[in-house]
Amino acid sequence: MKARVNVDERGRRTASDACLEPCSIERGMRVIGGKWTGSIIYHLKDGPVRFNDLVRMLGGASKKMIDQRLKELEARNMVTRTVISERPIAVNYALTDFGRSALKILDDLRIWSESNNIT
Amino acid sequence: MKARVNVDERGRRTASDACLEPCSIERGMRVIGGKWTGSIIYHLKDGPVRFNDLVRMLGGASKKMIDQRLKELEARNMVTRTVISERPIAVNYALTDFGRSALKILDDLRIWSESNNIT
DNA sequence: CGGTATCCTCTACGATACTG
DNA sequence: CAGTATCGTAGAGGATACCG
Repeated sequence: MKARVNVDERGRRTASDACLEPCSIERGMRVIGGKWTGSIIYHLKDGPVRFNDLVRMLGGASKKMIDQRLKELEARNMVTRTVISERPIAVNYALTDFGRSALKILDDLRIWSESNNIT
Repeated sequence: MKARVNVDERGRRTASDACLEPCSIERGMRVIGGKWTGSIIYHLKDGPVRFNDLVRMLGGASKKMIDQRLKELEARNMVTRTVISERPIAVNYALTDFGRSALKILDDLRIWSESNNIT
């Protein structure tokens, strides 16, 4: 967390302290900041959840979106998909350790959001 | 941070623990998760920055986007806009206390993102 | 310098219906 | 139950040019 700022001879801030650090914020956001992504991770915090349970828990999201986000999270090894029975088919989604590593940020965001009445 | 889970008589999770808590995550994301928003806040952490300095620091973003995000942040009282001179006009953007309150989350995200080589 | 205005593309997302 | 397929729209965001 350096306080150093790069300026040119005119005192203008330069690109040298540009996208190196901060782009990691953008990249991180693209992972946990997608629509419903954070909520999905948060809803898996207490253990495995079945697909349609997630659909119910995320009232406003379509199956298509949830499916899409789950696939993204699975591809990043943040979530596992497990078929636990067939006929009727049942599938569990659960957080990996890596997925769990994002929970603190999401909970801090939730707290920040609630304590500041974010609309 | 309750571990309680609501289930119906069939053991399915219900909507009653749905959008109440988790939607605060979605709402928070809409505030600090917009494209470039987190990076802008993060770049203001060491003090006021002028408009074109932000443009330079956020290499990949257009003036239009930066302007738009700054207006959003100003509307939410996370950022102040101050004209510090005219001819040539100069404008400073700075974090408010509220804006600063989001820095911890963003820095945690940055650290998470970097330590896990998020692409 | 600090923005606006304009245009244009693209894809994210929702709604709905269907399937193994 | 757990998805896929298809279609349609809004608006997010980039490129460029212009302005006070």
